[in-house]
Amino acid sequence: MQDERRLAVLRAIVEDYVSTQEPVGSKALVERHGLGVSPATVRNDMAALEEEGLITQPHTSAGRIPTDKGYRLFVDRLTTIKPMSSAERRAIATILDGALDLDDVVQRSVRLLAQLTHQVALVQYPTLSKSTIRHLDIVDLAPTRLLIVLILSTGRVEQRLVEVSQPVTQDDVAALRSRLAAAMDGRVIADAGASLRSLDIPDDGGVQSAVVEALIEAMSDHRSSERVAVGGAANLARFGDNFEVSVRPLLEALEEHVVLLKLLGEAQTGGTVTVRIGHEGPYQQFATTSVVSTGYGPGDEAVANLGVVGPTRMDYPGTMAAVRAVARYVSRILDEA
Amino acid sequence: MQDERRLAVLRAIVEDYVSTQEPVGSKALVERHGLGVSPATVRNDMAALEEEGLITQPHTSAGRIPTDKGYRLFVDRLTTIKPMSSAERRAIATILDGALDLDDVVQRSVRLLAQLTHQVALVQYPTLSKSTIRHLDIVDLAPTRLLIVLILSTGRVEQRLVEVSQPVTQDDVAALRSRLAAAMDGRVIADAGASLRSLDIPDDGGVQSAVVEALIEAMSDHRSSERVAVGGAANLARFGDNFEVSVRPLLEALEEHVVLLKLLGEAQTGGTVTVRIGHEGPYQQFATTSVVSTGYGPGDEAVANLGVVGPTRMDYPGTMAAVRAVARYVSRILDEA
DNA sequence: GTTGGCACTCCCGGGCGACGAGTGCCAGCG
DNA sequence: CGCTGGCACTCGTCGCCCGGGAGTGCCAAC
Repeated sequence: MQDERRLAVLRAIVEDYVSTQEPVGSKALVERHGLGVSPATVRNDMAALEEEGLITQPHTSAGRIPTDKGYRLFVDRLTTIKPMSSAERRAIATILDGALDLDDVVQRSVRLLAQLTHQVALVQYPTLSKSTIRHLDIVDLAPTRLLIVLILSTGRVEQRLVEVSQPVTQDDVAALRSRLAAAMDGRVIADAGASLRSLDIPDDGGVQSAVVEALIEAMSDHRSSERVAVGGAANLARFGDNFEVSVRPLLEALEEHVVLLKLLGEAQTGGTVTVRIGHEGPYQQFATTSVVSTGYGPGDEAVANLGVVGPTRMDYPGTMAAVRAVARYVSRILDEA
Repeated sequence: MQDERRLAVLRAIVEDYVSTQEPVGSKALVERHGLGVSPATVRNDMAALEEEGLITQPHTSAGRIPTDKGYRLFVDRLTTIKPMSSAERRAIATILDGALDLDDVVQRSVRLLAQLTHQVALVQYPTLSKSTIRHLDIVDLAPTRLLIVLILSTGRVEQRLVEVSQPVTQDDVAALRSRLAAAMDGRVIADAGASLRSLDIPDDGGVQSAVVEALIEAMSDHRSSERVAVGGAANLARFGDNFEVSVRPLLEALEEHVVLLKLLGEAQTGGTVTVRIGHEGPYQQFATTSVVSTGYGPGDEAVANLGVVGPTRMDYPGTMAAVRAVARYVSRILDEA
C-alpha cells in the first residue's frame, strides 16, 4: 500500500518540521523515521504529496514543508491526542485548585495554558446569557448615581453605573431593590429581560425606568459580558524574525477582544477540540497561525471557550491535549461551585 | 558661553536621535538646527560631552547617541513639557467621557495613553486602602459557599469566595450581613480591619469567623487589590529587530503585575511627572527602557498611578505631556464620581 | 514499484574591495 | 582663547563573487 506509506511520509514531514522548523529533505526523513525504504522512493512520494497540495517547497532544491492543507489532513487523520503525563496532570490540579474566585480561575487557567503549550493562551469568561442571577443589588453611590450589581451563578459579578436625573432617597432605592430582586432572582439572564419588562414598571422617565433600562442593557451587553483573558503573549517571540510584519498585527489583534471571541468561535460541548489552521479563518493577520480551542462549563453545558493560538507550525497533538485537559479541569471546578 | 552651547548641542543630539533613531554626526547637527557654528566646533563640544559621559559613540567614526545620563540631563534641565494640542485634548475628553464604570475608565485610559504616545501604557486600578466602603454584601451561592462583595467609593467592586465548614441558613447570612454592614459602612479600608476586630466576633471556628477572616484578607490582599491594566503592547514592535533578546523579556514582564507596580512606583500627588531612565530601575529587562509615570485620583489625593514604558530613546516632552494630560482628565472623572 | 546514480539548481556563508560618513587633530585666524 | 577649515584616518555597510553542500528530478535497471 504505497498510499498508506505516503501518509506516513506526510506525518513524518509534519513532525520533523514542527520540531526543527526547517524544511525536511528525503534523506533526513528516512534516517530519523524507520520508513524502511530508500530516499529515492520517499522523493517519489513527496512529489505525489506536493501534487495533491499537501506539502510545498520554499524554493527549488530545498526540503518540503507542510501546507495548511497538509496540517489539516495531519490533524484530522494522522494524529491522536496524546494523554497528559501524570506530572502535567498534577501541575494542572495544583495550580487551579488554589483559585479564590471565578476571576482567579480564569487568570490561572490562561497562565497555565500558556505555560503548558508555550503559546498564546485565550480563556473566555463564562458567558452571561447562560448563567442565572443569584443576587441583585442596587447601591446609591451619590444622590444621582446608582450602581447596579449582579451576582451570577458562575460566580461572576457584573456592575453598572446609572446616572439618574433627579436625586433619589434611600427608601426609593430599597423599594426598587427588593422589587427587582424578587423579580430577577434565579432567572436565566437570557430570559430575565422579558420578565423585567413584564413587571410593567411605569415608563415615567424617572429613576425606575432608568434603572430598568440599564439593567436590560447590562444583561445584553457584549462589552463586558464577553471578555477574554490573554496570556503568554511573550511566546509570540518565537515567531521568527520578520518582526514588524508578522508579530505586530498579532499583538494588536490580541487587544481586540471582539476578534479573539470570533477566533475562539462558538462554544462546543462534549470535549471536542476544534482546530482552525492558517487562513481557514477570516483574519488576514492570523493567516500563519492556528487556533486550538474547546468549550468548557459545568456539567455538559459549555458556557465559554478557551484555547491557544500559535504558529501553524505547532505541536498539534500536544497542544490539543493540553487544551482539552485544562478545559476538563476548569469544568470540574465550575461543577463544584 | 560655550557651556550653554554644549547643552544646546546635547539637546539637539537627543532630539535628532529620538526622531531618526540613528547616531547623529556633527555635520547633520549644524544643518538641522540653527546652531550658528561650524561642524568642527560642534565636534569639540561633542568631545567634551562625551568626556562627561552624556553621550557616546557606538563605534569609532560613527555619530553620537545620548547615554542614560544624557537623557537624564535632557529631561531635568533641557525640556519643557509641551502642552497638548486642542485636538488631542478633545480626543481625550471624547474617549473618556463615555465610560460606564470604573473598569471602563481604566480600560479606556490605557488604550488612549497607548494611542497618544505610541508606547506601552500602564494604568493601575485605584488602590483599595485609600477608598471607603460604600456597601458590603454577603451572598450565599451554595450552602457552604459564600460570596462577599465590597463596593468602594471609587466605584470598584471587590469580591471574595468563602468556603465554610458547616451549612449556613439564609437567616444566618442575613444577620451577619446587617451586622457587618453596620460596622463597615463608610470606613476607610485601611482602618476597617481594626474596627472589624473590635467588633469582637467570637472566634468560634465557624461561619462568622471564617467570613471575618476572609474579609480582612480581602482588604489587605495585594493580589487583586493592586491590579494594572496594560495596553499597546504592539508598540513594542518598534523596538528594533533584536527580537528574542530585547522584546521577549519585556512581554514577559508585562504579565507580571508585581513588576509593573514596582515600575509605576509610589503614587505621587500634585501633577509631578516622574521619569525613570534606563537602568535607573532595578530590573534588568528594563535597562533599555524608560518609564514615565504620575499619580491620579480625586482631588489632590493620588489613589493610583498611570504611565507608559518605552525605549529610552523616546520623545520625552510629548510623552510627559500625554501622561500628565490623561492623569488630569481621569482625576477629574473620579472627582465627579 | 523500488532503487541507485547523476546532473542540476539554488541557498548560504565567507572573503574582498569600494564607498562614505564621521571623527580627531592641527594650524591659522579673529 | 575660542572658532574654523582642512586633512588623514577609521570603520561599518553594501554589493559582489565564488565555492560548498543540501536537496531535487529524472532515468535506467532490477
